[in-house]
Amino acid sequence: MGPPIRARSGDPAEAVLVDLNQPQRAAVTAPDGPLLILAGAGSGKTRVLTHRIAHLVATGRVRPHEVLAVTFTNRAAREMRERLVRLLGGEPPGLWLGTFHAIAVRLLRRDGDAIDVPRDFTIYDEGDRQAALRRALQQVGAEERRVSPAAAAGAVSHAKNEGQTPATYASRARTPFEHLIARAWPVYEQLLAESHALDFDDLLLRAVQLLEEAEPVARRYQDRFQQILVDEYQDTNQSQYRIVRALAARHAHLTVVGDPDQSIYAWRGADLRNILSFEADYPQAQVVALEQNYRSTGRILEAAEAVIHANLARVPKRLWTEAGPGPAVTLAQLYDEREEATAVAHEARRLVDHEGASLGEMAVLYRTNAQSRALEEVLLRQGIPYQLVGGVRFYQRKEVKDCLAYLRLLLNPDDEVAFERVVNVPKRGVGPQSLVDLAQVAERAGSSRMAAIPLAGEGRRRSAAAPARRPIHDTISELRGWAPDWPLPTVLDRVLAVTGLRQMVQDGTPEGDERWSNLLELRGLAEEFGSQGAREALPALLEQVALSGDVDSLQEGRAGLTLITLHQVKGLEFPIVFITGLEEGLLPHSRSRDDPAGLEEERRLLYVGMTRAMQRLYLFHAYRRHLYGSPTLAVPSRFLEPLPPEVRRLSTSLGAAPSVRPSWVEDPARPGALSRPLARDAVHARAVAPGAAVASAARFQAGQRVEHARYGVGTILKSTLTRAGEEAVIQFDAAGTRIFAVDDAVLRLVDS
DNA sequence: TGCGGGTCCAGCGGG
DNA sequence: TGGACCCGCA
Repeated sequence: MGPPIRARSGDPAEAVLVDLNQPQRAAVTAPDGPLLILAGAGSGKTRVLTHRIAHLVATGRVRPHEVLAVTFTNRAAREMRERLVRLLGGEPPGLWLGTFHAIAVRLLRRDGDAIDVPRDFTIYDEGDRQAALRRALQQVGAEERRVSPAAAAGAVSHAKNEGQTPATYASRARTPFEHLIARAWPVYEQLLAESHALDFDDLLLRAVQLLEEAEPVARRYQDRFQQILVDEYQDTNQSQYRIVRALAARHAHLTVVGDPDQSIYAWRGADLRNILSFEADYPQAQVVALEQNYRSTGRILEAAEAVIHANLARVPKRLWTEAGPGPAVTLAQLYDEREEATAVAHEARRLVDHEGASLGEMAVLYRTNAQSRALEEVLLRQGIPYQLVGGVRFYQRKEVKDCLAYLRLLLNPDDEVAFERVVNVPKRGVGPQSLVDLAQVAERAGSSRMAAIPLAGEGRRRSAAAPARRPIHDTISELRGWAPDWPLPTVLDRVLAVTGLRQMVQDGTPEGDERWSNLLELRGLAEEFGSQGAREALPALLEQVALSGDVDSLQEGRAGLTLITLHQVKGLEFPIVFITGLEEGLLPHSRSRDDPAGLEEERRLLYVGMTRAMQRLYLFHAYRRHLYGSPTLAVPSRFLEPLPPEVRRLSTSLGAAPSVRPSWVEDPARPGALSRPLARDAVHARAVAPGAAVASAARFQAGQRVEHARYGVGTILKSTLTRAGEEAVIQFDAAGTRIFAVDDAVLRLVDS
């Protein structure tokens, strides 16, 4: 920490200012009006934001319900809420704090009817969006099925984010692809409307519409929110910008925090101009720059700055630190992804064994989720516990989505995507032909396909499959009759039983058990809604599911190496960071290769990754890598070129084909450079996540004999408490040395 | 209609 | 590599 400013004891408003440096303090105490905080990596951004809210409240300048704070991720929202509760000594009543999407949903649920948004709209996630677009594409041109729904979804999403409408898009369409999208988009919109559904972009767009067109509603919120604070402002897209602007129209007591160098979401419509033109938007704006970095040691910061410095479109900025230089940044080339993973495992183990580090302090970063596979295989084989963040998300799993689709149909029988998903799950003999018949019946009746089921097979039209469709209808009508008053878990049990999902999933295979346990996990979530009736709890559950992208990502209560993408790691910090796959085509990713702006974003992505490291940073690239199943020769990333000579000298045959297959090479120029013990200084102490539950004492001690169900009897070499729990290094008599997260492993003390 | 097996082609990131 | 799609057979 910089020179702390001591508080006069007793005054809560002053207490909030303790341990802030001068610029941080200036930002926290800045008077009303527009405020731009340019916060470099590791400069205490979240801290400043939360302390500003606490300060505003503690000094009586606003009451909590007059504050709106917006973040980009659920994780950031959660963290900010926890910190606020600690600072203010309790939950601030009426405070609005959440992601842009969550805030938009809240606005629309309350006041959406002012612009004809159905009160009980369903939220379509990425999968739903693609399914809906698949149908739309089929309807407008069966011969052009080759367009992937994913590409179409991306195009529509992008166009929406740019504020286009189907009409404006159609008038600008040039390529065959664009013409096809121009035709499919209106059909897609109609499908959403019929389904009472909004996709993620609609949530924001409709909120914009509400605030720009429904004047009385807008005025109410403008009056209410006297202080608006926005995190990660560099990542706002046009809709988000307009939401903020509309809400701040009356008071303009707007605080935005961001770092242009950490803008990594242009592909999702983020517009760097929003932050760059803040001062033009609000000419009275004050600007505070936070440039002191409290996270990383000097060499790490130097290397990261060297990388980002190569970007041309950039606001000049220089981070500095009072921390010492720290260990050298290590750059190494490995033979292939397998050896890269082995090097990570090797070094991780060495740091644990010889330098007092723990796995919970380490993260392995990569560009694409696919890269986690090689890492997982090696870590699994070496018995090193790890925690994979992201990957196939819990709510994306087939059995979970199927179950959720039934739950959605309970509330909203018009949900065409949900209907199509489960009408034949489990198999009920309802195939494509039956669905076509049904769609015709539905169109004639002017109803949803779900509602048309009882009508199908009546009249002249012969439909052999009609009787087979009864089960789905009976199932739903029965569930609807029962659902509203029941507790949520009961409804869920009933859904699983009556629909036959349970029977389908539990097929006796290990995979079946896995699927079933996922459904039980969903049931566990349902239990958290307590005794509320399903009528209230079910919409809440579905909304939570739809809006929580990373609910099962990083769990701070578990030990082990963290495996995470460069995108997801933003906002986190680790004492030890490995960045893997620093190769052309991967980072920068091949899709950005010919796009200067894309290249700069890729470079920022690497910068974000490097600045996560507090003590040690490893940069790995391979000589060979399997891409899409086939081996390719990898070229070291161009981003490595500007690294300081000190770093580059450490590399092993960087940029050249190795004549001998290199193995994991430690620093050849400076033997011993990596073997100094990790300094347990102030910087390191920050590894303890604030508020994280840390057990008071380790359960195991060196020398104790324990038995593990799988590896037999062994001796504890050491056991340490980390922010993520207790970690034990055990020398097994027959199975070598392994590292365990004590909470996860079944260990029993044995008498020696 | 369901299912096994072959082919083709994209290929990243996330609320 | 693996998911989506197609085909032919039961």
